[in-house]
Amino acid sequence: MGATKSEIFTPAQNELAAMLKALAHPARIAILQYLVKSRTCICGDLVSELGLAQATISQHLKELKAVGLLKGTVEGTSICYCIDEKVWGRYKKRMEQFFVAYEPKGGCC
Amino acid sequence: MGATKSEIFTPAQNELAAMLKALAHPARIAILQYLVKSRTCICGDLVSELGLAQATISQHLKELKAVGLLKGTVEGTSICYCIDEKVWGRYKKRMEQFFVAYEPKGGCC
DNA sequence: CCCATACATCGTAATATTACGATTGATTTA
DNA sequence: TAAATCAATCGTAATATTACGATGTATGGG
Repeated sequence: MGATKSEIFTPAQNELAAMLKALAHPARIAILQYLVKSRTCICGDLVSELGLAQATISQHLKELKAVGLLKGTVEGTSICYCIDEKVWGRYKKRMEQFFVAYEPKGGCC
Repeated sequence: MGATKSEIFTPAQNELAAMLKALAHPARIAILQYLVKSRTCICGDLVSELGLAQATISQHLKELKAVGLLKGTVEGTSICYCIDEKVWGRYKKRMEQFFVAYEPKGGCC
């Protein structure tokens, strides 16, 4: 056992869970927030900004790129990362849809 | 190694990541969506609804209760679960805050 | 009191994630 | 071309998650 049984869930449920998983780490939150805050591409100051090893950060960046949230373009000797607007918007919408589905009605429990 | 280095992140980042982690599994998404859809408390039809063992579902419910999203009250021989409106609202707000922080500006990369 | 039902918890196996040092690959500069 | 720089990848250790059978615990009915 040990592996998530994706087969028994709907594609939408699996996809949403995967989206959330991609964000569910403080380092990845920090990376995204840094990108949001700096309002521009980041070309390699992430390692000094966060307190993690270069290999670890590269791994987190890879995950964020894998789900499409980040784009990386080569910029001379370093690499320029930035948020993919479209994907970010899709994430935002999906989360909203999920949370908005429940309307509190007070009482019951 | 292997453990997340929470010390190096802000409490807000750790908290947000923990929230996302609690939701980052299709079974927990399915449980919440079922509760949302049924518009009432659920008293034990979850095991037949999802295709997971009773112990596994109980474990997922425990996680959702741990972060406060679910309340469980004893209802005779079974247990009645429902969403905690307040906590749900907090989650919703936090997610919105996170996603709204980024405003696309087109170009750059 | 005894049994059935409904959950929770324990123990454990399989798998996934996180982190880092070491190495590799690409590109710029001397 | 050689050295330097930056990031990706590899290999691996530590830890966390997922899933389930077995067992424990409480409640209601007989």
